[in-house]
Amino acid sequence: MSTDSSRIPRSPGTAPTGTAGLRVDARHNRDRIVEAAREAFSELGIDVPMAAIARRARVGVATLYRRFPTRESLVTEVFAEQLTECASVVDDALAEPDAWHGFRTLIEKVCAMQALDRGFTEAFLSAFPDALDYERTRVRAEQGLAELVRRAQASGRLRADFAPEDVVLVLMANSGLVAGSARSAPAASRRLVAYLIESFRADRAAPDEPLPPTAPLSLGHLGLPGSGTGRSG
Amino acid sequence: MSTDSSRIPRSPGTAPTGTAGLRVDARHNRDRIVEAAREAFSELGIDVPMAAIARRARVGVATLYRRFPTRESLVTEVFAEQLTECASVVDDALAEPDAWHGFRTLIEKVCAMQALDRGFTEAFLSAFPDALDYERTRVRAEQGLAELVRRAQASGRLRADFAPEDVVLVLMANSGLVAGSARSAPAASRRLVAYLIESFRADRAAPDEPLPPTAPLSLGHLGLPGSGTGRSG
DNA sequence: GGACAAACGGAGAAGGCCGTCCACTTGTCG
DNA sequence: CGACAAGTGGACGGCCTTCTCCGTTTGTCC
Repeated sequence: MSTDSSRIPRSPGTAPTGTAGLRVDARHNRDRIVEAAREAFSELGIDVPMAAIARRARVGVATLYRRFPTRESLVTEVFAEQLTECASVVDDALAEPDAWHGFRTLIEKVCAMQALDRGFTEAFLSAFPDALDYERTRVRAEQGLAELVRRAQASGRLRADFAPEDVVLVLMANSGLVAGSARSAPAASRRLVAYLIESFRADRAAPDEPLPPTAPLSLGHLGLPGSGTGRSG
Repeated sequence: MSTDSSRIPRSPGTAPTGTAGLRVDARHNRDRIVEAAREAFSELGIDVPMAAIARRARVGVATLYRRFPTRESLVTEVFAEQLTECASVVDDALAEPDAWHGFRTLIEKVCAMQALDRGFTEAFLSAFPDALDYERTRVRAEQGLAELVRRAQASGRLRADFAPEDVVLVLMANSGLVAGSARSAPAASRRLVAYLIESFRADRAAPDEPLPPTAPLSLGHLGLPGSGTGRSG
């Protein structure tokens, strides 16, 4: 804000929610907020009240709102790390010599991430149109994904009619499991992914490994809380 | 219904939300409420405010609450028809001479129903533990389902390691699509189901029909409202 | 150490939804 | 037609959430 020599509150060009130029106590509080939010989102879902996050961080509500004016900005911050991890999973997959194995591992890894963190899935699903970092990372992920699919198909292991959009299909389907069965989500997810992967193989004649075990689901357990709330709304 | 001559407000043993013994205007209003609720649930999701339903039905809130003391009772009423339709789909499948074809058609039909009505899926997912009709129908559906799976496996067309719980897996996965992509849900659902069905076949060497076309999805469209709200919370 | 801006926390306004209460209207039966 | 119970609608209190205002505290720099 100043053009003067010292006491520069914030360097120009820094994101307003960034940590630069903050007083040390403020920075400390900000970190605690992010950590508290991470926990809260993971346990209670993305719709947890702001006040609950503030309480967890032992901070006033005003402090929270000062750092993160909207819930969206907080969510973006919290999941930025995991999102870039997601993107790096794509890079890893591309680096693999065996494209099919890379493809397969990618699907499995991302779905496992989704299954482990309720908030992550929800954050993914709420799809902020204007979160810049998200947008950039997303585009990169999409391009990498398309390339990966192309290579896996060229190798003859991935069926030719598989479309890159089908990855989104898988993620959405997987998110349905996560939303529906909180506790058994990881197991259920593994099994679903195994089924799908089998279906994605070009040579479906060859037997795959045995399926992961079934999760203890029944029509009655459909959507009943496994350990969380069971539904978002 | 009655053991007496006249003016009996309500016969004992009749369900409290039933339509019996209501004054004609009241019955009329009740019908309008159910219809309004059906529309509202389908368009806006199951969490639509009670007041909105009342307004749609051109009825006071009190009238709505008098007929349906809880949101759950209203949902139960609204989806009872579709639920029994669901159950009859199981019966149809059991009646088919070709067990595999019955199994396959069942999955496809139920998923299509889910994809068409946002509210239906949500109602299914919220899993009312004490809605009696639901419970009875559910148990019947579960037993029929198990039988169907057994027969389809006996016929050698359904893979032996398929578990009846896997049907729930499919429904949950499908509900993820419906929640995530409102407008393109039917198309997306068809494709997902096609993939899964292929994977469920015992003889995966034989080529299936071509896949249904991809829905226009991208990572960016993940969860963005196709035409509805995109998320329940 | 002292001055000052940065940062803080809690109170509370605003808005939304739920579910109830009660004074008024209307269908029904004799 | 007249009486009365059944039925109705809207206002209202309670609760929960979001977000802001403002008096007080605290870190930082000279």
